[in-house]
Amino acid sequence: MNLTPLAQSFVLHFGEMGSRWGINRTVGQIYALLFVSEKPLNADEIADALAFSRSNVSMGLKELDSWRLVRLQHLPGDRREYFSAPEDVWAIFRTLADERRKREIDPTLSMLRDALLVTPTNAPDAFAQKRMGDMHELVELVTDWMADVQRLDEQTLRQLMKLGAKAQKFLEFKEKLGLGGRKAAEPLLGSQLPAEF
Amino acid sequence: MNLTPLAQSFVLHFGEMGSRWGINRTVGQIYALLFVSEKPLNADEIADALAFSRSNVSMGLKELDSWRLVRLQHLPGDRREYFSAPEDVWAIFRTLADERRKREIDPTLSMLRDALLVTPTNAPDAFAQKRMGDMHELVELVTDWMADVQRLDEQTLRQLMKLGAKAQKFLEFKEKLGLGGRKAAEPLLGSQLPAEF
DNA sequence: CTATAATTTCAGTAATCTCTGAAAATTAAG
DNA sequence: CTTAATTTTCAGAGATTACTGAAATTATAG
Repeated sequence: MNLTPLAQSFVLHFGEMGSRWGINRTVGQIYALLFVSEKPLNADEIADALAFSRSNVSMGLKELDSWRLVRLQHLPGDRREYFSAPEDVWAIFRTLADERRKREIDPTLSMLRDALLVTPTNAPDAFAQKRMGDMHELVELVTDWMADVQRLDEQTLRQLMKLGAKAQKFLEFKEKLGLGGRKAAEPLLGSQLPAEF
Repeated sequence: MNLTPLAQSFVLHFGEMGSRWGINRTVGQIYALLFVSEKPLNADEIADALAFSRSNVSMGLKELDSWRLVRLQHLPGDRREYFSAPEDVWAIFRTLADERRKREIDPTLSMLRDALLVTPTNAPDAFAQKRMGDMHELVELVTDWMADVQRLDEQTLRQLMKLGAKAQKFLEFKEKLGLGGRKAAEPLLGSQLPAEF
């Protein structure tokens, strides 16, 4: 492997992490390499840097392309294809979340919805269906929320995240008072809004 | 496989999903089976239902235990161990997020921090380090935020998620006005707060 | 303590996934 | 159109991971 120690530790780490997720080691390493490269790389350069066969790199790039994680471009006077990772890490985050939703969450929700349409004919199935209903509700709620959050631009997303903890503490507080059931507390809450509002 | 069609489709789906993530098919199926079972199951019952060897089930349960996704209990007058999946799906979600953070995010942040301490000796490393810095910032921000969010109880979490879209639109609006730089707009915003506040 | 039930470990086999090199296909230059 | 450069495909070798059955370990009832 033809890399500086700094790049190498990064590349190797992502190779390992990749295999912990469904992604294979090769693909993780190729992506990591492109991520830390200032200039786009062609397949031979990648194969050389990571000591993979040319064909392996080709397959890895195809996989990364299907995840929309790499950009293909041509350099003037060179007919080879050059690849790079988009620079905006927030955009990358969004892309990843979108693809995972499409590949994993959506099929799961679809399976659960189908299961919920069936009329259970026995007690175990009735119970199982209730559980699937719980899971469906949770997954859908979290997914929709994430989709909302993701739609934001970097600036807004940063704000929301920094605000997160405050808004949460606020809701906790509100809930405690809410348990007493007295509407009179509401105006008080208004005055305790975080400065951001 | 000794299951109703309803349970079977659920179990098989989670087996497939499991292998897309790092989790193996067996483990995914065992978890799915426990999730839809009303009563706790012992290892033999699981092995029978899923047509796995007893030893495979033992290893799968050990893995699930290390993820804190199953509860072990004993039934009176029976010395076998019985396993169940916690019923609270929100708690499960929290457990999963915690474990993933511990196993995947924390080591990544640690690797990135180490890389950022090095003084780069050449231009490519300097660039690579900048990229790692970007990634570190993003991962840390998202992770901390998720940790905050996760700490909430179900009720509050639901509220926050439903509120999500509103708070976001609000921030977008604020940002647009904020670009003009006029402080006078602030009170106006206060009056437009969602009813939840 | 002994006997038996239950669980875990582990070495070996089976299955799956990864990776390569050769060949085919594609692309573009001449 | 022909040729050379580049990329992709794919069958099979190699490596890894999953799974089993037998043996070892642990736990508990008597």
